[in-house]
Amino acid sequence: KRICDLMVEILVRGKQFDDVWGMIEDMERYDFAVPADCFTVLIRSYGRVGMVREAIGVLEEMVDFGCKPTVDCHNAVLDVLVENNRFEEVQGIYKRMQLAGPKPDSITSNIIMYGLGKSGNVGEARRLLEELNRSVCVPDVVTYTTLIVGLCKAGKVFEARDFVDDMIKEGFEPDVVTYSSLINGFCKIRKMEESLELFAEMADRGCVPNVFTYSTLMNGFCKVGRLDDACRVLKEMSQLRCIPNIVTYNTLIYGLCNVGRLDDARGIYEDLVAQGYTPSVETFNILIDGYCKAGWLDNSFELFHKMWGHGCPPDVCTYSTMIYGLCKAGRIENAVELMDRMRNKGCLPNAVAYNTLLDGLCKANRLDDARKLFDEMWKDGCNSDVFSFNTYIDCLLKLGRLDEALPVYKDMLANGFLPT
RNA sequence: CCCGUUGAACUAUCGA
Repeated sequence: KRICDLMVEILVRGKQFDDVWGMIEDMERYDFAVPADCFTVLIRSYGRVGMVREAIGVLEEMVDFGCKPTVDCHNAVLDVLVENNRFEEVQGIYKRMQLAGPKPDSITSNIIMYGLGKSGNVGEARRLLEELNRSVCVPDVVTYTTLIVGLCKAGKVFEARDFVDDMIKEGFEPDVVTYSSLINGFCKIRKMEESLELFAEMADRGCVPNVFTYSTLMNGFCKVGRLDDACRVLKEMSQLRCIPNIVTYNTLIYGLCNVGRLDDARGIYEDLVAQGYTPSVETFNILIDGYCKAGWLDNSFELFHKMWGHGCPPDVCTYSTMIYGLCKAGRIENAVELMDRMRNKGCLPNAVAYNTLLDGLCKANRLDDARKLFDEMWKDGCNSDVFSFNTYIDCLLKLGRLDEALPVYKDMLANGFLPT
């Protein structure tokens, strides 16, 4: 037990994987049984720093130390794989567990369920639930909630809602996470009345909303421009002694930006800083985006430069936002420069960043540059999505290059993207 | 206090 605590300490604070392996070797040398928990911790730590191969490798290596890989270790590996979207490998390990052990437990099932939802495979997710109901490995509230989240992400929110009734029938009480997830699902499709109904229903069932629930509702109202309702939610939560956190405030800042009240939004930010509150990178991104959309580029840059001082260096969203603002203002050259600068800072552009610049180039009729960028997007693999094709094809058509657009369209279909 | 094998909230891109 104590050994494990020590390892956690070393891994969480210093990420000194070699030291931990050294400890394990020492223990082996002195004939100490290494607790399997230690390896679980090790797997999770590898996962946290993105060392997926090493995380998987622990399963094999622990055998060399006379440790049987437990179901917990397997679960940890599965979770790391799901977090990294390595779904094929997840299925592989899961199948192997079913056949050769260790026997999957309910946590295994929940991780598999999470993976199915994350990959948009909701049909399989539903099937998994049925399968679990028929087996010894019963689902629990987490299984249901995870399925509900998956369905919501796939846009099947009403179907997700029905599962709440199902789970109650099966004797599982939905908890605050279940309700918050479903409320979020309805908020995302702008069905605020349904969200509020659920909010009332959870209260009826004695389920107490938390800061997630309230922030979710606020965000829903902000998205549809109902800032006053969002503020009412904020007031209610405060009266009920539910303390707003940075996400709550970010949501409020977003809501103010969304109705054009940029100065009030900035005021909230200034208040937070004045009170010693730490803004998050999202705080900056929201405000910078507000300024960009309003064409106040100077304000955007001013905040952009302040980010480092607040311990929030710009991330790929920040750069995309700034690129968008620069393109919108016709400063294409600066946008291209910023893309280079982000790379130099070690921030790799993702599909959105590329698309933003691509769209800027297209709208500026710079077909040659757009073509170059479009080809470049493919170099690193999955940096292209259906929006890239939309943008590029639209550009070609506007410039009368139907001949060039058609092969691109075929390419899009060949890559499994459906026209929107 | 943080950490702990599984679930929920905030930010960026095209088009309609």
